[in-house]
Amino acid sequence: MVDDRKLDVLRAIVEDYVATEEPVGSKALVERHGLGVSPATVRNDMAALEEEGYIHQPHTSAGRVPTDKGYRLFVDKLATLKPMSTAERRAISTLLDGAVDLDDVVQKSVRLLSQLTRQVAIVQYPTLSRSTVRHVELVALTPTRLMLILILSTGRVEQRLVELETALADAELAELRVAVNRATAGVQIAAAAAALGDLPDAVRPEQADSTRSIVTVLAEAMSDHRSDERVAVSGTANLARYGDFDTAVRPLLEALEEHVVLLKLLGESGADAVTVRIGHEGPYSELAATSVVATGYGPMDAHLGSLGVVGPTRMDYPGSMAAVRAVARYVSRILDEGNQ
Amino acid sequence: MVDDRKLDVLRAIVEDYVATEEPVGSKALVERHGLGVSPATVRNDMAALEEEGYIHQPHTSAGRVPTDKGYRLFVDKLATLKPMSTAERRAISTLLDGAVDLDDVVQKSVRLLSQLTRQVAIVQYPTLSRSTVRHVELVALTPTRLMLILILSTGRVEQRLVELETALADAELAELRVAVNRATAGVQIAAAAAALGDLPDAVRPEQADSTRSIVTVLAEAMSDHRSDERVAVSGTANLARYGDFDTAVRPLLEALEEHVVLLKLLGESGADAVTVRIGHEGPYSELAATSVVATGYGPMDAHLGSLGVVGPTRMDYPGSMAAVRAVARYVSRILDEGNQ
DNA sequence: GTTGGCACTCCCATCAGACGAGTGCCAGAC
DNA sequence: GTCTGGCACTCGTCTGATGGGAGTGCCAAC
Repeated sequence: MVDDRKLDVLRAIVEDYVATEEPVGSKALVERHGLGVSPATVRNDMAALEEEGYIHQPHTSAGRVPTDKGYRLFVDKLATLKPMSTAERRAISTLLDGAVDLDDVVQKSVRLLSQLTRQVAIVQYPTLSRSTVRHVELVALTPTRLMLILILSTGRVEQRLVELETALADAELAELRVAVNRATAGVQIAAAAAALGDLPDAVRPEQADSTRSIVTVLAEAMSDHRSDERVAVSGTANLARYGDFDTAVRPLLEALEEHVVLLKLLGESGADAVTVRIGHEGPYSELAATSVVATGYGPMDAHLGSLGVVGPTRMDYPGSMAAVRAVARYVSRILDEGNQ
Repeated sequence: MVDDRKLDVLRAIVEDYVATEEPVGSKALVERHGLGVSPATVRNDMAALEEEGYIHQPHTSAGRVPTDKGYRLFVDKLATLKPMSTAERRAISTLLDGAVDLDDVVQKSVRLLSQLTRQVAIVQYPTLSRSTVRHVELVALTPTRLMLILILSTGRVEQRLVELETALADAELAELRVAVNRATAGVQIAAAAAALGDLPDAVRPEQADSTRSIVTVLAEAMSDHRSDERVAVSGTANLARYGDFDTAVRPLLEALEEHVVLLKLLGESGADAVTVRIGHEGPYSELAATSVVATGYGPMDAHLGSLGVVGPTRMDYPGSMAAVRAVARYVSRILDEGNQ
């Protein structure tokens, strides 16, 4: 049984431990929080909480430290998300409204998130896979060298160079441009590559080879999920505040280099809920000392990517959750605007 | 006077210290390197080297550690660049040849460089300022919404959205496209913005407003040196091997967040020479414990950007210098190819 | 100029002891 | 039945002393 006061005690322990990074004892607890009971009572509650696995004693004569299970209960039951201050809200909106393109949005967001939370922030670039083709542009750099530019509904722009065997006249190029766009505009990117398949047969025979080259590269760019794996990271310096270097900082630094690992950490969180993964709950045993607070983003219900923060299990969950949610909402809104 | 054997002793000290991270004594030195003299002799040389400020004794009964001045002499006089192994060369060329666009080149290079050197690698994105305009594309997303795409000689592509007051017909757009390209193609980007200035007056009056909007955004994109300040960083996890966290790792982690600081660290190294900045020689006193090995890159003699590695003063200078030079050459070559 | 010997310095690892924060438990109060 | 004050106990940490050892500087001999 976990009654109300025990919850209060747990919350107090979590808050104090997060603030001081030191095991918290019964006496200090009563002093710092107006619990209205004596240290002895708190000790009884602590013994019960420990019995149930919510807190833990590093050694017999030390204070208590929350366990992963304790943080979990704290997050599930107690955390009322700290609302962002209006100053913070304003900072978010003015910063992100000033972004000039998609990369800029991502980079500004990740930076912002790390500053708001004083943690390491991670933002996944919007995936291509759910977006549609808005326009394909073919630009002749030289008669036999084209630049293909693929503009997607998310605002993402992909570019590719193509070498042609035979030169292509301007008029032919224009025809081809129309044909390609007719075939792909508005089509989901996954389907667009297939939609181009017939094109080489549909054009005049003398253009077939060139068209084939173009279609090949274009299809490759469309099905290239490389950018699905792109993430931006910021705030690594915040790791310096960690206590234990070898068990906490080093594994995380290594993980930050591996974008695939980061994506797995962020997970496929739904666009609405903020997901909290605490310590061992995560997929990597080396990262048992770190927690992840993440959520998805994207206009409406379309999940375009995830963003979040990683930090020590001993972190400010309410604050981080609020910041993650706020940034995700602003990013979603901006992507939506660019998409009308 | 620093005679030949003393140089040998210094080199041996540097090499051993780099390898072991521990002060090196006279006895161990003679054992590990075939110096052909006795420890006592080496001690005499060490005393002289210390007198001249090349090495330093942490405490009376400890071995010697190179000073910044000692590393400097080591780098200037002794380092024969380790040639890259053929396996390494092949790894570099196959990796970088597989890059699909400019961002990809930069990202692959930085990753490669950090892996080769096991240090933190930094690559500056090519500056816009020295590049010329290759093509400007105007794409109508909706009748009143254009996407401007600016293709530069370095392969860089900038994109901007423009909202127009009044709709623009396809034919008008085509005219405008021709006019813009006639004014700017091949022009240095710094001059291109100015070259566009007259355009609104040269078109038909009913297009003047739209043209003005387009020109404004385009000029802004051209003179936007934001991307001059972009850098890619990789290999942060290698910091984990550092010994002293507070004096060495933390300041560097903080510096890595500030791209402006990084750019200053990289400096404006000439495209040919590899610059080595050791400890206090650098511009930041907080980074007195870190060295920078950097060089410029760019096809021919055009300096498009810098790249390099940062690490502890106690680093493998010959190896890092060789890797930095090799990567810079490959990057230059690739940029050159894309530029014909 | 080089070498072997030797006394000296001083860091570091180890250990014992004092200290104190924090606990668990118990008897008594509300 | 729950809370509280008291008290003995535990155990990590801090302090100071001690010994070992790596490395030095100097000197006399080659």
